[in-house]
Amino acid sequence: MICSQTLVKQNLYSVKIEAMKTTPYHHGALREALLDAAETIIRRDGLPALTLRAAAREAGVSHAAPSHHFGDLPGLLTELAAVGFARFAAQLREINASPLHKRWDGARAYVAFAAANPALFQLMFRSDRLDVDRPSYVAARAEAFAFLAQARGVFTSKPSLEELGNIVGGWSLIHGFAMLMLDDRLKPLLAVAPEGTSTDDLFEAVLASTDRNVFRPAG
Amino acid sequence: MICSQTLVKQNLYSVKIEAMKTTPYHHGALREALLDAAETIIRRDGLPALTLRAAAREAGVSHAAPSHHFGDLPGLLTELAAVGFARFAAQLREINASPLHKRWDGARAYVAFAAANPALFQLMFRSDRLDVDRPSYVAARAEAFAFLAQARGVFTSKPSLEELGNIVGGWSLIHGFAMLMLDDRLKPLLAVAPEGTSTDDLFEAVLASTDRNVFRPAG
DNA sequence: TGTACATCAGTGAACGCGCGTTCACTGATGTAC
DNA sequence: TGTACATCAGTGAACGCGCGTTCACTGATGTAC
Repeated sequence: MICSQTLVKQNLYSVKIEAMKTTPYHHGALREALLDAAETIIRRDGLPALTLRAAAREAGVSHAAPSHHFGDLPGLLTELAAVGFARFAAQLREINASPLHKRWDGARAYVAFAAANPALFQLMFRSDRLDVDRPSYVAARAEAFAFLAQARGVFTSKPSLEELGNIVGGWSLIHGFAMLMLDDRLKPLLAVAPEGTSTDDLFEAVLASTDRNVFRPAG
Repeated sequence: MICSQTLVKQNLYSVKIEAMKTTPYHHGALREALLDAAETIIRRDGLPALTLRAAAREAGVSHAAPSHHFGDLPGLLTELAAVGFARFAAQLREINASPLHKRWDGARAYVAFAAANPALFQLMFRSDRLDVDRPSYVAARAEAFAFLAQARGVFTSKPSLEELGNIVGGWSLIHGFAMLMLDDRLKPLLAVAPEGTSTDDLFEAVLASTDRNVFRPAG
């Protein structure tokens, strides 16, 4: 009897081990399960639908359980944003390690991540809903930006204003494109574009425009 | 007696007439008062604090009153966003009419509007909280973008992908800078910038970087 | 190896709160006659 | 000009709902002995 019980336990725990989480808790990997549930909710129903009770419901636990792990709602949101930055950093790390690493690949990864994780990406930058000083969030964000900054050689010393202009310009360009894309502002422009133009095509055209030095307004 | 009453009424109404609104309603310009109250709330307390009841409270009317004018909360939010686009369009119109109109002045106005109306600007683009098909919103947004597009010569005909790249690139640049600024993402960069660098200085450096054709990533 | 106990993740009922909405009403405005 | 009536902006009480939070509890885990 003890043996069969142990087997069941091991099966349950194997899920956790497979996900490579450290989950010494007594009823399961609830912390990770709640983060998964939270991401499911914002992807499916949007950020306003994410509450502590909704996350508990989605994860199939009692509604008072989440506070044991995250304290309050900003705590959960911030930990989820930290997960987002960690995943983002992992994808950037792959690119940086690739021998086929090309110019603008970091920019493409930035926009691709936003397209693949729209609600999560928006949450990661919604400072009005986050505890931006929470250590896990600060660390995950710093790791992601270290990869982006590395490609531009920033933070090695005191940059000049000119250098900062380049850096912030590049970041603004890709961040702005991502935000306009997620807020559905590019749709009308794609509608007047040449037949069959995709969002990816449009982004490549944006990148190309900076090379031709025609990236400027008229007048 | 009738005369003095009439005088009081005229004083009350003069406020409305001054604001050039058509307010034939029987207890005051409540529609405009609620929009003002809503803007006060998002500026002071943030977007999540704006509810129909909060707007009524701020305007000093009963909590059931707003539904007479806006239907529901998305209705109020969308009308407020439309007010934002109308104000934005008015500011762009001034620039376009100015004989001192310089290159990038539209871009500067874009970022300046965001800086002066942070919560309102973010609301204007938060398509997940808006009825984006509401006629007043569509009209106000179209008017604002007509001024921006005019300076770039777009929408006159079917633009090529290359032309669209320029247009969307410029928009992404200024929109991204504005969003990063409002989400407090530029603060760490300003901290490592040369002593005394302001956000305005940084934006000018961004604009300058596009002219030098160095607006590109390393690698 | 076994026993006793402390720890703490998770439960479930209860609470007070602010929300949107409904609904019968009040009372000023505007119109028909 | 005056009277009667319809309209409708705004009121205030009531409603049901989902929320975060509290709190006594349960029961498995981990440790001290």
